[in-house]
Amino acid sequence: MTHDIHNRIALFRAEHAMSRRDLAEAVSVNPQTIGYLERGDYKPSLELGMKLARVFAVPVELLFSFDPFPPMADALRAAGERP
Amino acid sequence: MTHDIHNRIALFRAEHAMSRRDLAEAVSVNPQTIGYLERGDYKPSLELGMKLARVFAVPVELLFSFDPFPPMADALRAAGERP
DNA sequence: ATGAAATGTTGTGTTTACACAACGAATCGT
DNA sequence: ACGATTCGTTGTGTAAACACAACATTTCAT
Repeated sequence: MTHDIHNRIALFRAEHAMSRRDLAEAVSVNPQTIGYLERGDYKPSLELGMKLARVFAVPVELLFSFDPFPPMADALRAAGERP
Repeated sequence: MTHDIHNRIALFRAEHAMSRRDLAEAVSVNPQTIGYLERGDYKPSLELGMKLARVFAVPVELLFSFDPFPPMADALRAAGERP
């Protein structure tokens, strides 16, 4: 059917040094829910998706995508970082 | 206590001259579902929200918002249209 | 004026995103 | 070593997002 939704929640959570509990509180959900989302066990509501994007101050499309995200290193290089 | 989500689905659908059936087919849902969304009877999944934004070629945040959308005339004026 | 298309509404049923609890394993600071 | 935090997993329950059907009403083209 329709491809599932990929996300970078774990990535951004790591960069912001937040625990699942921290993030859960920031978006008012149960901590387990963050775990389910990160390992793709279920897909968030639009409301939760937008709240998560707001926490990380990124557009929704940078946090969620229908296509799998390319490796971070690609984006870093494309952003101008050189070896 | 969570603020509901506002959307501009009807607006964009009008601009694109699509019927609910048209839009429903474009995002693979039942036509009634579009109606429910437009009148705020229920809130879409992230997947459906992103599909709708993709149909109109706009970022999710332009189609959905936690705060009510300002009147269109405001945006038109701010965009440079003069009386 | 007639009919078709678009819309609004109501109802029933299924699936799933959540809440919440409980537990084991891994990691970390002290 | 120890406890505290984090993470992973499993299970149960509920609310709501959907599908689908049926029908009334409005709008619109001819």
